[in-house]
Amino acid sequence: MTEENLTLAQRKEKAESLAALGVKLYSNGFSPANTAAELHPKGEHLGPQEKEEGGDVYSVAGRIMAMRKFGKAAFCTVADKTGQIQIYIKQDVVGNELFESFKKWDIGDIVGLAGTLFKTKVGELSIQAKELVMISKSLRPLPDKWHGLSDVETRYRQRYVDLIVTPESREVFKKRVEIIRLVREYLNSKEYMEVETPMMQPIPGGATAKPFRTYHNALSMELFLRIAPELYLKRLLVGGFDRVFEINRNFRNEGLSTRHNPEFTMLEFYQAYATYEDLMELTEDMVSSICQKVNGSMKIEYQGTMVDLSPPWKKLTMEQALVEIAGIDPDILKNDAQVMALAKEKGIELEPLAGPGKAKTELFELLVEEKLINPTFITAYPTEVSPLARRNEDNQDITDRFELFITGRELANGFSELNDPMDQLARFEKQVADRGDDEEIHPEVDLDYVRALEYGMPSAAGEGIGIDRLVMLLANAPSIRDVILFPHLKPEQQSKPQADSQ
RNA sequence: GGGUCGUUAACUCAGUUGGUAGAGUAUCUGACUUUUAAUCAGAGAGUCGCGCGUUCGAGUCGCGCACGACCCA
Repeated sequence: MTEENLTLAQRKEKAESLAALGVKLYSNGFSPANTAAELHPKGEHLGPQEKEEGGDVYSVAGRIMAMRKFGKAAFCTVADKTGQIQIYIKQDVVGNELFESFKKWDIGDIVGLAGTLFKTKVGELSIQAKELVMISKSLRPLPDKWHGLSDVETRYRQRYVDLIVTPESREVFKKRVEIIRLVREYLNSKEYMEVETPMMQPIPGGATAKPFRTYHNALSMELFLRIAPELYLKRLLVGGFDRVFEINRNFRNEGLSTRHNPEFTMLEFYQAYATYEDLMELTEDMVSSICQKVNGSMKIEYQGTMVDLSPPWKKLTMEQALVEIAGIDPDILKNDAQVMALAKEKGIELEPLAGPGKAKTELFELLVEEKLINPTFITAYPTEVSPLARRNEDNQDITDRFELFITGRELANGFSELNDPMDQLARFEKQVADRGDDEEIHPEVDLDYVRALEYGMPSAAGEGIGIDRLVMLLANAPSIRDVILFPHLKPEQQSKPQADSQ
């Protein structure tokens, strides 16, 4: 990955000649006392061409983003993590020796400097540099200062460059950090404990998905990267930690898209002595309040569509949604055979063992999901598609479960947890019987989890929220790759076959 | 997995009917001590994603492949 080009070669030569002058190319020890952002207010009272009284010396460090050189003076724009500030460098202020060195500095170099504040003719606050230190010599040219980096492939592969030159990209990732911080803060304030459970699991459980496989040499055993932390978090409920959450990666060995990355960040949380209805209330409050904090409003725009996250959010059972939004005749939903026939008519291919619950869920995904723009909780999921959820007391065919949809996309999934060990074992066994030949999904009964339930798990409700999708929504990002710092891509083609490497 | 589109200088992009590869930014040289995409003069910079084919001749046409984007499954 060290392909040569002229600029790189020229920069290396320049670096060598600087080193020959005795300039340290990668010095350490420069510690800026100030940031760009904090200096701007200090210059507010200054008029054009006015210097700050007292001549206090400030120091900053950052990357040179632009340079306008004159014969014996220059202006540089220097960017640190807080923003940008202009530097003015004059030969008769910094001295001949330093100025000679400075002439070989480039856009992209990371530098430190100290000086006094003044405003230019047109009123831009600037630092009149008195000291200059090279902190890191840059050998590669930055992208076009005006157009920036627009090739998305390069933006994903070389995120470091993207972050240097694309302010919008920096903002998205800062927002991501803030959202995750606020989620933690919210759950901590509700006395949830943050825990970490295994990401390598002997039995991949808690969801139906294809896992990644790996192998532990010393233990001589196959392990799976987790597809969900659910079964471990519920073991903690058995242990008496009755409000737990985990924010961490799940891994699914499936296709990639604008909404799917093979590893993605999931919040899962479990609360004892609560029901799915309590969690709907919590979710509504948590997500809307976080949106208010990061966006200053609960009404936001997502890719050209207005979305209102103000509570209360709409709630519909799956059947209500099928009737009200898809316009399906309610009488059809009462008749299993007619439901199956309708699914077939709509072009849905069902597996041989699929029943009416699966058919209704498929119809919902096909006809309703994309129409749920403002936040909507869909409840009463069929038991058939909810192997870990508690059955409804009054109707054994449905569960006390919800999914949350915003902008036509699933954002959260929660339910009152099944804590009857006998029922759980039977459902696991049915799953394995139905899918036992599917090597990719690798269904296996987690007997230790059943054993844990046999000790008694409190009644509880649990939920998962896809953090990447939440960030996409709140940061108005069109693709999951825009909210993941280093999304997975196929390897770049080697530009040259490494011929003389032997 | 299928379809559509894209890949040309470090970056952003042109490239007409198949006939010597272009611009701006960046870089280099020179001038210039308050610029704001600084200006002026000059210069260098290319495996046109990769391969095969058609042709006297391919960035351009055809086929295959790679990578990416979007849509669909």
